[in-house]
Amino acid sequence: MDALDERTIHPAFRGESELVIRRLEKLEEWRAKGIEPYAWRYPRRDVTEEIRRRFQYLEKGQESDYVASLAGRLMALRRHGKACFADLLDGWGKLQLLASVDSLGETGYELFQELDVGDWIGVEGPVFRSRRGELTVRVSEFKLLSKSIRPLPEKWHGLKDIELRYRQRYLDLLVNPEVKQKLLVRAKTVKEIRRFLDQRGFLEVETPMLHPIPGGAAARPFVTYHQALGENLYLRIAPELYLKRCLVGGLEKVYEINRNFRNEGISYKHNPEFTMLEFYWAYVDYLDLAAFLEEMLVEVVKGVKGNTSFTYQGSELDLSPPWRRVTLLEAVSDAVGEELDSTTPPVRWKELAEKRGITVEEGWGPGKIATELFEKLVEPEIWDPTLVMDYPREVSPLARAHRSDRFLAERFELIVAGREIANAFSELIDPIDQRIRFEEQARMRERGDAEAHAVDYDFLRALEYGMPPAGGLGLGIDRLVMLLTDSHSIREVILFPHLRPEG
RNA sequence: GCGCCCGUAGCUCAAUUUGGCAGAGCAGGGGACUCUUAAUCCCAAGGUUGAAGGUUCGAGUCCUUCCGGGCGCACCA
Repeated sequence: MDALDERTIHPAFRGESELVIRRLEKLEEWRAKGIEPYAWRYPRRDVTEEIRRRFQYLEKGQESDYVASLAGRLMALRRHGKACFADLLDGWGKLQLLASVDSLGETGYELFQELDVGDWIGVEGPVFRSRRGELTVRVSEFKLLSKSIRPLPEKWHGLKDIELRYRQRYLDLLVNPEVKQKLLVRAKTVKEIRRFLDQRGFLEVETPMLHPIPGGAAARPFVTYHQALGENLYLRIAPELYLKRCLVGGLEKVYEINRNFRNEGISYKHNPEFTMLEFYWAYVDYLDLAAFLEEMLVEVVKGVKGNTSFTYQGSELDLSPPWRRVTLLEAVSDAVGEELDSTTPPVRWKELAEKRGITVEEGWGPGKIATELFEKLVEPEIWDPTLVMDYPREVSPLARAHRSDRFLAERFELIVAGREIANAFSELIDPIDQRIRFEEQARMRERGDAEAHAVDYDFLRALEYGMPPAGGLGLGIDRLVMLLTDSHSIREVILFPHLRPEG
């Protein structure tokens, strides 16, 4: 077959590398032989993992009379003249193939030699163990299922370029096995969480992603526009206010595992869209939730990893309960070396913060400053799972005030390896109090705080009908999976993390 | 948003320190080879060094701007 020239190459491929051009030629060669290089179907009967398990017993050089039928992608070709070893990768793993003149005949073997690494094929043939001990299928028949016209990344070094790994995640998945491993851990984690909650009578619900008023968290939202209604909508920053409406409606235990969107910076622990679990449970408070979270995480982590201690980024992490508990004020007091409590005057808070290089912005009360001090001085230093109890009420507009200290809210966060994994509170169910908190937030918004909570009057009306006392908890799925997969970056556990559009 | 670093063949990397002919392995092409598994051996080929401009006799290398990315900080979960 003549080389393709400029006229016969599809315009899309002009300027492509010789490797691509060569493969386009091969594509035409298959067609010239009357073989369609993109098959409709292949009735494969076996998968590699199952074959591997079934024929474990074969001795070196021994051949079974079972004719395997496999399909997958060719990942390597080792040609030896009249015989050729190949690696076939399917969804379960790799298995070696041996094609030879003996098994395929002259014509068949010649055709096999036309295959490239990356091509999808179906094969049939008896299973045997090679002299070197590798379980192998002796190819007696094969079929090209899909021709690959772009070369795969190099087999030994693989794909290292981080940008390419994320942009072309399918290649990353193909050549870097740990990528798939991490996805499996992620899927298993979510499944275990669902199982845990389902078993305890929680109902999984789906609440809106498009919100007329973004609420449930302090964050800048993404704005979008509804043509027919002629109004702005916001991609949700949290499902909280809708899940609480469910409790007003009489659902006593609800949860949702879904995406939240926050229009903020991107970092190793932040992606603009991320997955959260939120659950709400009638008649319990934040102390019940703390115990429940311990139980849940232990069961989930055991289910996924087999035990509760493992290595994260080179250090040992042990999630077995009971976890250390410390109040936020205690932690901050320790960090600054001075007893601080809800009676500490605002000026003192301000002095302490400024001494630590924290710029105190207008409108920050002692609660906000205490939280800032905590996040700056304490949180990054926490390694072992720690329940930080009793956040200031000022920074918790949806949480119930603490029963014995109005400066505080009944709220805790679970901190592991320097980052927040979960956030929970006794929910604020008093509609009057909630209205006051919203109004405080609205004043902050007016002062220019784009992350302050917007007033949601429909939510207030729901509360006015009566919401049962309840505890609610949010857990960052991505961050939990980061811990379980020993991933430094959140992008490692998100299949297609956000990148700028390709230039 | 700010700071530091990076961008060389399809992939993984040299050459940058001190400006002086852009190189290797893998992949691809030709040849040899029926038990290899990073197969091996021989031969040939493969490049707008992210883009544009500048300095210079000469720029992958130095300077400026832009594009893309990584890391750190800030914001946040």
